[in-house]
Formats: sequence, C-alpha cells, structure tokens
Amino acid sequence: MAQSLPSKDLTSSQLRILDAARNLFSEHGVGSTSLQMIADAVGVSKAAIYHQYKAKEDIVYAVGEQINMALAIMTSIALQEATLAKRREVLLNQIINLAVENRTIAGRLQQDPHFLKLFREEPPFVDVMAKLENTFIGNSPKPASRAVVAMLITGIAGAVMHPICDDLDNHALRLHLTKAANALIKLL
Amino acid sequence: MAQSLPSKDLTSSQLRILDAARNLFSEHGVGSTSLQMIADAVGVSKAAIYHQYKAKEDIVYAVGEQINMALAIMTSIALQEATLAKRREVLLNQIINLAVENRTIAGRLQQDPHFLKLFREEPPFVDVMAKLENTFIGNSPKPASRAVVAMLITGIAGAVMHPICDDLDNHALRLHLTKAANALIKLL
DNA sequence: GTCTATAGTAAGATAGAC
DNA sequence: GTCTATCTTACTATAGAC
Repeated sequence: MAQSLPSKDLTSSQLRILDAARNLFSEHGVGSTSLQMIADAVGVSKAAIYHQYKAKEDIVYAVGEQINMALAIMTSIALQEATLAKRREVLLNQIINLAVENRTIAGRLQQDPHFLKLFREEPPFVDVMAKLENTFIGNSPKPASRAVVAMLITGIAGAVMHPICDDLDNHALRLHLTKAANALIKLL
Repeated sequence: MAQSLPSKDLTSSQLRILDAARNLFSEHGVGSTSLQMIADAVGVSKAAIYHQYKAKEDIVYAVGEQINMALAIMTSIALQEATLAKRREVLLNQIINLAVENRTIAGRLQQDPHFLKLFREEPPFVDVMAKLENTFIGNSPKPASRAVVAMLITGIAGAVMHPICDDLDNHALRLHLTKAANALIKLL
C-alpha cells in the first residue's frame, strides 16, 4: 500500500511507522496492536515512536488520513469526467485497484471500530466518504441506491481479503470484481 | 441477536455474558474490549465472568460458536431444497434476515481479526463457511464465482451497518439487499 | 532522533471467603 | 455463583541522557 498512497508532508520516519502500523492494525486489529509491536516492526524503541506521534490515537488518525487522501484524490479525478456513467466507471476502477493492491488490509481497516469512528464522525473523513458515495449515486437518491452503494463499497473491500479469493491473482480478481460491481451499478 | 441465535447448552449466566460480549466486541472491537467492560455490562465482577469462562479467548470462541451454529443451521435448511436456484434463494433470505436483524454487529464481527482467525483456521468454523459458500457456488466452480460469492457475503454484512443505510427500515433494507444480491447471483 | 529507565495505569487471571 | 483482594504482566506515556 505504501507506494500507492499519497504522502502529504510526512518524513521517512513517519512513513515507516505508518506502514508498519497499517499492516499490524489489519493483522491484529487496532485494539490488539501495541506501540511495542509497532516499534519492533520498525526496528526502534517505543520512545522513538512517541517522538513522532505523541499518542497511539495519533497514529490511527494518520493512517486514516493516508487512506482518506487516496479516496479523495480518486473521487476528484472521477468527478472530472463529463457523464455520470464515466464518473462511476473511473471511480470504480480506482477503488478496485486500491483494494486489490492492498488485499490484506482493505476490509479489516474498513470495519475496524477505531477507523469507523473516524470515517463516521470526523468531518474531513465524513466529507470524503459522502463525496465518494454521491459520485456513485449521482442524481438518483432513491432508497434502493443507498443499499446498493453500501454493498458495493463494503463488498469490494471485503472480497479482496476473503480466503475464497486467495487463489485468484490480482488481474483475475480485478476483472471479476469489476463485472460484479457493474451488475450492482446497473441497479442504481 | 440474542433471540435469533441458537443456544447449544448454555446457562442463562453464560447467555448474558455472550450477549454483552457480542455487543461490546462489535462496538469497540475484540482487542479493545476488556473483561472489566464485559463484567460491568453484565452487572457482575470480573471473577464472576472467569467462573463461566476461564479466559477471554474462550468468550470470543463461544460468541463465534453461536454465529457459526446459526450459519450451519441456515445452510442445512437450504440444502433440503431440490434445486440449486431454490437452495440459493432460501440461504440468501436467511442470511439477509440474520444480518438485518443484527445491523450493529454483523459486519464488524465478520471482519474482526479475532473472529476471522476462528473462521479461517478452526476446523468447525472453516467447515461451516465452506458449506455455506458452496451452497451458493453449486456446480459452477469457475473463478468468477469465487469473487462474486465473496462480494455477496461480505457485502451483505457490511451494508447493513453502513451509515448510508441508517435511514432505511429493516423491511426496506431487506428488500433492496435481496435485489442487489440477486443481481450478483445471476453472475454465478 | 534515538536510546534506557521508569512512572502510572489497566489489563488478564487467580485465591479464598461467603 | 458471586464477591473482594491480589498477583503478574503488559500497556501507554514521559523524563532525561547521548
């Protein structure tokens, strides 16, 4: 995920911490990941971590910001397209790409209570998610569309890390997810 | 979820513990839920909890068993149907019902690393999930079906707790999820 | 920026009384 | 079955030297 995420103004020390944290969070959950585990993964002491982020919550926030920024950029790129169909297509392709290239972490981070709290309560995160969802919904705010978009977004993140897909390579997974997602988009 | 879950041979004390634990796990994540929190929610001391379950891991396992048993029963009911289409329909309806009636916990428990470890590594759980998935897949083990089933299963659990669906009542949510799911099933 | 050392707290788990 | 009290361990976080 590291190379596909935008980096704001982060130092290389901070990037190494966030990379390690992201992987540990997805493997053990935020609540079961200690600063000691992050420090060990980076190869430094706990105090060195605290020098960069003065609380564990700040690391969670920073990891969330990376993902949020990626989603914001994808959405703004899609919104440059002229037609609704094209906006949906461009956004879908980018989301599927991001998820497939980060199979081991996409779904878990999306459903982790600590990240959910960010994406549901913190304005910068709520705004990005709303824009992303509305790009799919377009001008058809019928109730059915809400369920379809929810299933689309959580289904993509969940599917890429499902063990039943383990023997699909990235190319095949991308292809089949795109077909499945388009079947849902037709319902919007 | 309590009333819709099968109960094995559990005492009422154990049921109260598992109810509280399930809700706390889904709200905070397993890793961020302490035995003290469970004890407070039940209204007893930590020692009383330990009298029923000698480790936190045992509580996680028992909560997982409840869900696993519900899924196993649903699958076996569906498998009594004569045609593949009917088996899929019956299983889908039951899964959507279970998810919709447990909106606040379905998706989070499905993606929590502690439960994922059970459902991916412990034989009784792995078996139930495989049977459930194969009921959908039927006789078409093409690669595309794997991605579609993964999206179906994770998408339903994810959608019911997505904030975008908060203003849909259970009836509407069930209806729209069924339509969306059927669009995916057509691809199998 | 990184370390060692440590304070302070809360976790999981147990002992033994009632 | 439930309690109080306690043990041990691990956690978050900080202080201060290099």
